[in-house]
Amino acid sequence: MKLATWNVNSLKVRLPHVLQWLADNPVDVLCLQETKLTDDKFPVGEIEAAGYQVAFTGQKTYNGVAILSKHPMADIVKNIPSFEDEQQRVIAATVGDVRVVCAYIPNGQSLESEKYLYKLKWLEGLRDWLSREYAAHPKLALLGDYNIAPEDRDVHDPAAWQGQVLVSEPERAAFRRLLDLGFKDAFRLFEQPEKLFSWWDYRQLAFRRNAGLRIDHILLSAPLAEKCSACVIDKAPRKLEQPSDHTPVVATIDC
DNA sequence: ATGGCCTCGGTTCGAGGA
Repeated sequence: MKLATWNVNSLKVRLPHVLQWLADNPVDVLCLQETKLTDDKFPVGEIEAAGYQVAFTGQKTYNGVAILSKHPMADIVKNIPSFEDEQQRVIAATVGDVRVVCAYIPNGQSLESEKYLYKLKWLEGLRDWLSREYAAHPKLALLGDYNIAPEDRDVHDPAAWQGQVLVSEPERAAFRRLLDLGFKDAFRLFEQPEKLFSWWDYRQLAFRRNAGLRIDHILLSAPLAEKCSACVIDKAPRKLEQPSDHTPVVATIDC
């Protein structure tokens, strides 16, 4: 089973990339973030024609998440049940015996911003909910744009980024508290090339300079991590014309 | 040098992203 995540930064603009990527990479499940589409505008027909079922929840202009699956999805949940939030940032579904949670964690903007406090509160709400999900679903996967680079090796220039949003210690502590539930960072289960990232700024030729961050992650519960045989970042879509600023992450699980 | 680019909504600029 292959599980993938990709922040597409507007599904309206990126649908051709998504369909081409799925044709080239027929994963079982693809989690999308920043669809930026209200539900009435979601391209259900095109995605079903590509052989995928889809669950989604969106809003105008910002946020929006979706799960694309080759297999039937059950028990679809939108948003964090125990956390009041108008922003559409979470969708979950059960595929086979795997519980898949797709999340677009808030950016935070800056440490001085109210959005940063919202981010930290949001992460607490996510963890509280996931602690219950973990108990109910031993095979649990959390995929998405975390907007957190967990360690300095996930940052192209740790000195320049020190203390900034996306790398600050409270954010990293929140990430570790997710791991404390029993999750493993699928990417770090394996030897990986150095300086491999999942996001590069559109500005300053950042992609060409590989000035990126690893902020898109796949966390696997212990039973899934035991069966995980690979986790790769696919930089190919970032090289296309009019790309998303993020690129897909894919985990292979032998089940 | 504290910007740069991309997307959206709704107009030709501001907000937000990361």
